[in-house]
Amino acid sequence: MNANADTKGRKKPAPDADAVAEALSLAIHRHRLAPGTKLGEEELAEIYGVSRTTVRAALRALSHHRLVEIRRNRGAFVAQPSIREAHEVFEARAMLEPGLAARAAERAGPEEVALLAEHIADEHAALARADQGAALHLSGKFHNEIARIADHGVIAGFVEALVARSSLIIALYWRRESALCERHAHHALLDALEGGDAAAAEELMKSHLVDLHSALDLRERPAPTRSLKEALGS
Amino acid sequence: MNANADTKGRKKPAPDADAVAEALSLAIHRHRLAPGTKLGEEELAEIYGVSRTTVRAALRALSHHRLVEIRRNRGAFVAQPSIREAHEVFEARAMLEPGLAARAAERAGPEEVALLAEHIADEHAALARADQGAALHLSGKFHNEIARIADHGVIAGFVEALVARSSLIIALYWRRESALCERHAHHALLDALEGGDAAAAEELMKSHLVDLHSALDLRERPAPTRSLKEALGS
DNA sequence: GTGCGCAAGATTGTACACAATCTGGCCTGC
DNA sequence: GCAGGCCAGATTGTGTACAATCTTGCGCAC
Repeated sequence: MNANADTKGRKKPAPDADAVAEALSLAIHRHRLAPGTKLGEEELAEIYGVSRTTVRAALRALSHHRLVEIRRNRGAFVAQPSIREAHEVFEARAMLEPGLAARAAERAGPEEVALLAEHIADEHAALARADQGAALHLSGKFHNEIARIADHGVIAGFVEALVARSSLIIALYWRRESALCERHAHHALLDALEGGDAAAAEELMKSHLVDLHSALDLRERPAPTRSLKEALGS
Repeated sequence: MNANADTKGRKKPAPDADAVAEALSLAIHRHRLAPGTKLGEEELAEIYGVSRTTVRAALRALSHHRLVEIRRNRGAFVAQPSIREAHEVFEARAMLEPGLAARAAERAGPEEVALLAEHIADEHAALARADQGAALHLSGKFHNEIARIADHGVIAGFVEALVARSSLIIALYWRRESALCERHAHHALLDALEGGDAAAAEELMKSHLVDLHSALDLRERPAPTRSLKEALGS
């Protein structure tokens, strides 16, 4: 009954607020927690074996990243980005990431390329075993890695936040009929980085983001389970 | 002895975490709190008349915006952006704000223009009474207003964070000898917005940011009062 | 005299307990 | 029969107490 011991018997040494936030963030990235899910403090405290104080700190941290929404005296919920926010997030990514990809192409050394290649392999492996959540998570981390290689901490931080929110957006608005066309996109990007071709990397990233954006179903229509008052108010 | 009553006798109704964070943020913006200042929890709790719990939440919020740095078991300090971070912040602003200014020019209506004009007037008034702190704060808010007019919440949020960090950077690295050349810069921007000239607004914002960036003394040299160990280690 | 070790004070990190607020069901009155 | 108010349960917000960690000053050994 010790919440600090997982199924393999390893004991995690009393996770602090950041660790809880990390765990929740990962769960959201992997689509283990759907947008709108209520995150009760007591519940999380028991799951992670910490006090509510720690859980609250973690939830506040996530709310600053816009991954969870905290409504006063109502509790914390996994955020549900609106259609408008979805557009904004991908517009922002389109403004930042192509330039970052170009920078990354100029700076990527052999070890960075190898790391990215390994990343893509993991991604394919996850897809192969039909673990969409893990694949999505790895796909996001691929973008974060490129931002890290570009060696621009501030923008990399923004991109990380945008990628995280993108995960929620994809959970809400991804069109089933559109295939996961990212495999060759990421691979092509890797080639450009390996060759140090900044212009190609920039262009590839640009079109990759456009593809992602247009693979979403962002027609004006209230989110699936947003507010019944609005949904039935017509 | 009631900490909730200020010198004018108005009583503030028990500030919560966000209110404390806002107050601290304002103090930092106005250069009332210098970079590196220790922010003791007990001290702040007494000043604002709340408990340490509330203060801690506020400090964590500010640390997520990179306005304060929290070192485990060491406490919270007003952040001291490195020279490298300073460059990154202004590079990021150069990537985001010109486009935002163009968008703002397309959308600005008469009331927005009037608001910005009033803003500039306040700024000049603050400068006239030699209140550099207030002038700097208002100058930053001018950029935030443009971001708001551009009507792009996500990027506006980023710009707000960047402007806040810019305030710290200016506190650390501003060159005394460079005059506050912003007066005509902001005025010219306002004209472009009023005329709906997106291209001009974009170009003006671009050069304005370049001016700001180059008005900083960012040569490789440790910050004024960084760490005695490093300062005296030569 | 200098350097290391140790202990006391101070400050932060965490847990717990109480107060405020919201949700949902029940009851009364029209 | 239905609307409105009221009360109980549950959940969050806040304050306080204790534990862990770091700083700092003193003392002892070399």
